[in-house]
Amino acid sequence: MSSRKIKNMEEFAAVSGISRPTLSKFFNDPTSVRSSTRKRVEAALDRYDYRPNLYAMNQNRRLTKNIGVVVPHLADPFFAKIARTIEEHILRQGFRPVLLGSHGSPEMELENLENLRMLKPAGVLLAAFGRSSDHAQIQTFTEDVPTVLFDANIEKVGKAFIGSNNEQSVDLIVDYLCRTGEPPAFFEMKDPMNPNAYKRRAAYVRAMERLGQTPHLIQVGGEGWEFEEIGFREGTRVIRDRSLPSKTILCSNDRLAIGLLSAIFEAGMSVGIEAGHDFRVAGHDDHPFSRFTCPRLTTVSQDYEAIAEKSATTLLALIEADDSLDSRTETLFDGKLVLRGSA
Amino acid sequence: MSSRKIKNMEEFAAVSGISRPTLSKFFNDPTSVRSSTRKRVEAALDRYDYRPNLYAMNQNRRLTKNIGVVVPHLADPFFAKIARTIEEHILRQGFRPVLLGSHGSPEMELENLENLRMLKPAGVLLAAFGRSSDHAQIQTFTEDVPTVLFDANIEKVGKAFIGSNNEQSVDLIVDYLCRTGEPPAFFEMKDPMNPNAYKRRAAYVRAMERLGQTPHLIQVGGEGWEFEEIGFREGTRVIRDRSLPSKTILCSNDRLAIGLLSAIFEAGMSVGIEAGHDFRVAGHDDHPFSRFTCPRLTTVSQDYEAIAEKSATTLLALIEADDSLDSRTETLFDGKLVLRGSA
DNA sequence: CGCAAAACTAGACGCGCGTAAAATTCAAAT
DNA sequence: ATTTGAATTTTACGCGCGTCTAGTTTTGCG
Repeated sequence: MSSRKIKNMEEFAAVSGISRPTLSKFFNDPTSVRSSTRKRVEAALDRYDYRPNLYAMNQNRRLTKNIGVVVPHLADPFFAKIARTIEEHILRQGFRPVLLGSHGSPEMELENLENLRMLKPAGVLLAAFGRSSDHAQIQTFTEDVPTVLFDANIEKVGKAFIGSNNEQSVDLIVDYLCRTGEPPAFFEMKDPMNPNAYKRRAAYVRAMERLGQTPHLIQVGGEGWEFEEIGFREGTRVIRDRSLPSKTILCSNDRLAIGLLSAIFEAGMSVGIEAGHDFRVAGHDDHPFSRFTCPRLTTVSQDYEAIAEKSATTLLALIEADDSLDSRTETLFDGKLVLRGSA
Repeated sequence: MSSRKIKNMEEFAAVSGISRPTLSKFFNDPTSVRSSTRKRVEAALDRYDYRPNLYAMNQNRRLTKNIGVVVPHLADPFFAKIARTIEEHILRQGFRPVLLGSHGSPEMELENLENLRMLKPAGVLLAAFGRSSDHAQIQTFTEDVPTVLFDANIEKVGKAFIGSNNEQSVDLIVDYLCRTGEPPAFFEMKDPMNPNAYKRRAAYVRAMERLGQTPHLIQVGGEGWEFEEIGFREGTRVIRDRSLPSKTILCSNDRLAIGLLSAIFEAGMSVGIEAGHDFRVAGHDDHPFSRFTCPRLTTVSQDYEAIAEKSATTLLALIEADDSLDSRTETLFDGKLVLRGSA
């Protein structure tokens, strides 16, 4: 195979015996040509070494086959994993994923969106920070480019949102913790960037009240995305101050819980579901590392796969439908209780 | 600013009073025009909303301003972090990083390189798997595209290699462990993908022999990149079998150590430097999560920042020098001992 | 077999920009 | 003021492909 290098489509048309406009159609979408011609092209592609010039292809196309995937922080395994699954789905549909991480900075998020504009993407999948100051600019972007939000919702922005049902998942874990021991206090950041954090806080309070319990919020300070560090530092502090209102701690997310577990261990105390331990600690998300904490972390899983798949298929459908969706849809996936040793 | 939308360079030349070829030069490299004209362009850029068409720009350029960054696994925080630092350096030099993760699959690594070809990148930074079967194809790629390898070396491939001095770092930790207690056994995978693993194994054996100790290799089975899982599963097994030759375990990398710590904890045993614990466990890399294990993991740090920076600057220098480097260079950075509670 | 619809071919134009050549202007030094 | 080399302008062509038109072939179907 690939006996000879072909330099452009003209030349490939000559050697393959297929007209250039038809080849153009083929490379744009192989299913748009008759199956007999498709086979002829593929046979020729096998004999000759030719690949269309990406830049020339996209120059005259209003939209490309690029799909932007923007996440807040690639160094967070949660996003890395979900981005990976999304990538797979996009590739399978013949599109080219362009992965951009914003390194924890809302400013870079906007930069990423601006850079994506130059790529004339067919669509964008955006896990936004959701900080209120940026809503306007993101809104503007979504008006120009078909955009599906995932993980973090911004009201009325984008054509669709796919995420987790925090109400349901927090209910699940609060219910479990109340049933099996002392009702939980809620360990979280005072000013979280992530809108899910607010949803979870509210869901915790409602769940506790529904069960006739008094909610206790442990709101710790800290900025940025170093959640483990914040959980560790502030966890150390609240343990030292003996200001914890309960022996059962539900963390707003697993990364805070990982830090808290470390803090408790360093303080010489122990965590576990069995009698005799000082604390029970639970998290939320089923973070990839939660299976390897000491003890292993009880948590609520987010349905990564489902969120990733639904996000991708929704965007692709939106692109097929020529961006003309009637109304904005919101899809929430339920979490599942993941019982391990910590609570 | 941006009062009017300009659709192409021709139009922008008209409104700015600067000829189109000069504008072309400016957008290619702002420093290549006289500073007075540069200011005029920038002033016009401020008044009018114009951005050159990326695809038209790159169509006729032999090389673009794209720089490919290929890592084996983006979901591994180590690579996510190093990739991030590299991205920053590349951006600062006016290039556009294109980040590609291979999701643990050498086949996808080759796909990524092939896809990069279409982008006509100015250069590529590659952290390869280093599996022998792919050397030939990677070699071919590096002959066409200026490539700098980092993290994982492949002999004679690429224009340069930047990585860690495993010899030095393993020496450091073996020395420390021998000085402070029972000499360590080496916990590692039987058939690791990563060439660093082989270097570390050899370094461990040499260090032990130098110190007059008998080296013990604990080589466990397992495939893929789920190192924590392998460390946990195989750790559980060797503990159950009581086949550990030493109470001090040095792991080939932190991710294995994280799994092993979890296994030891689940087995009801304890880890720590103080007397009375069942094991001492040390790792290698100073993985972002190592600070939050229980107990916190003693390890050797890799100099992330230095490796990332040196990799980027080396490639950029190579590009400046028009790919005409005399000889292949190898740069190794020393590790530092990171003493925490586990050993 | 005949016919209409679908798929194809041939030719031509345009996209936005890179870049070459020649003429002109500019900046700094003699 | 003169020189000189560098920077800029003018003009023009080319890149590889999208896409339009008009004419031709193929296909499915009664």
